[in-house]
Amino acid sequence: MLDIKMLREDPQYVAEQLKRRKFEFDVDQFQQLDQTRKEAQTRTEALQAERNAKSKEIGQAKAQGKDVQAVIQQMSVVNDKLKKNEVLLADVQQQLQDILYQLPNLLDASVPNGLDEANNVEVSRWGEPSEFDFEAQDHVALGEKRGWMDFKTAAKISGSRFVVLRGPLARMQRALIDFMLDIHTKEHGYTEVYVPNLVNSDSLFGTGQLPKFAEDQFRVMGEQDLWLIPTAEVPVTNFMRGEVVSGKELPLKFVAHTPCFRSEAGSYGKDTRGMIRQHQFEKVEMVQIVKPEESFDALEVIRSNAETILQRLGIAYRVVVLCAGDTGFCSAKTYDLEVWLPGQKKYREISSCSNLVDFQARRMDAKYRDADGHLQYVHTLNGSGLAVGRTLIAVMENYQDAEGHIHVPEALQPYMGGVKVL
RNA sequence: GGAGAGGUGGCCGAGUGGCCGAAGGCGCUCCCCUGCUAAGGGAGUAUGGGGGAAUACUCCAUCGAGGGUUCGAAUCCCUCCCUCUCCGCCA
Repeated sequence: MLDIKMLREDPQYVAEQLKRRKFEFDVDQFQQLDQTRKEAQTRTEALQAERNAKSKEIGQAKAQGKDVQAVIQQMSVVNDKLKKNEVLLADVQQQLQDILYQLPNLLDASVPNGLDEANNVEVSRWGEPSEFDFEAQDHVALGEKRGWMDFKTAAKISGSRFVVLRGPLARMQRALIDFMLDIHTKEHGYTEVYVPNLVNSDSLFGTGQLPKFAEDQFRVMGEQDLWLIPTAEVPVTNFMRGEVVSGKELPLKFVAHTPCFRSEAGSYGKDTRGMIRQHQFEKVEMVQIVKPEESFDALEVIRSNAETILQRLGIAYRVVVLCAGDTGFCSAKTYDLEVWLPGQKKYREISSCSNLVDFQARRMDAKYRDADGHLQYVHTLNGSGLAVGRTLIAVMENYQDAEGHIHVPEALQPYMGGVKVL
């Protein structure tokens, strides 16, 4: 969420900035509401002050054995007024809050303009897209032919957008998770964490999935307030919710492997073939909690940490910076890594690395004490390192041969018990 | 699932209706003393919001969350959440 002070001081600026996202912020409506709020708050607080003073009076008078009936009479009038004002104030504050919660983050100045993914800007490329002297197959053809990728059984037991992996592919997915976690913990300085895969709505609010994106989540039936996580970002970033840490403890760097669950509401008909877009997929996620002045450097580091995985696997990719219209609700700036998929002859997203600056920290009240002893919001970042299901696809498609065998990338072989070809 | 105890400031911990935003201790910051990796003395030390030029002052809110009783609630009542102990069950 944005700083309400900034909204009050310079709503025009916020409105202009949000226009880059094609988000319309109604300045007049906001200012009117805030004016109402201010009046209601002033009145309410004056009445509260009066109530407090009179109550104190009563206490003292009683102690001296004086009669307090007259003052108590006056109080009932004050209390009536107070109740009315409190109700009004709560209502206005609720309205302001609703507006505030719907406002996306301000974009960093370096984010390019543009409406949708067509306007994302490529910033770098690594490797050469694989060339084959035969017709490259996609992962579905490769996987189903050997009986290792089974959408039919998954559909029977769960429905569409699920998969069953068997034998070597199940093993390779596990190997990829292990491989990624090893690199991030041993070489990049992240602490591995194991976290709940069900979270409460406060956590989803903290990272920005609620209230606006409830329909993208899976909610658990029953008494309890629990939702399946759409990404490990939710439980891990929420470590910080309501916490104050000392500046010395920053940066905090966590990496977690979790399954991720997404309803994919609104993506009907999109990527219906194969494992690209599933309701459930594995992901290794990096999260950093840093000081404000360090967050944009940290974003570059997270991006390179994600790149390392693809480089070690020897798979071509490119990096794009998302344009204004494609950048997520909470993010100030996002890089996507797009991996080359020979089966589609396209680069497809395999990682998303974002700097949320203080947007999530405000929502979850996550602060640190700086060198001067002042409290400040931390900055939060996250990046996929990487989406494991899509990495599996990328390995399959880029390392296939004419017979439909899949060669295991050298870096992954130790994690596959030395097996070189599937 | 059964029985009980509890959730207070960075931490520990007192506080059962007004003089409590909250004793005391620890920690931390500054000053004094001390010729030494110690001890002692003094002062300060929650967060958010309103007014204000103000890190002066002042008002409001906050003692797990939300309701209620009351002129007045950290303190009484209700609901919920969480933690701990014992028993049962269990991957």
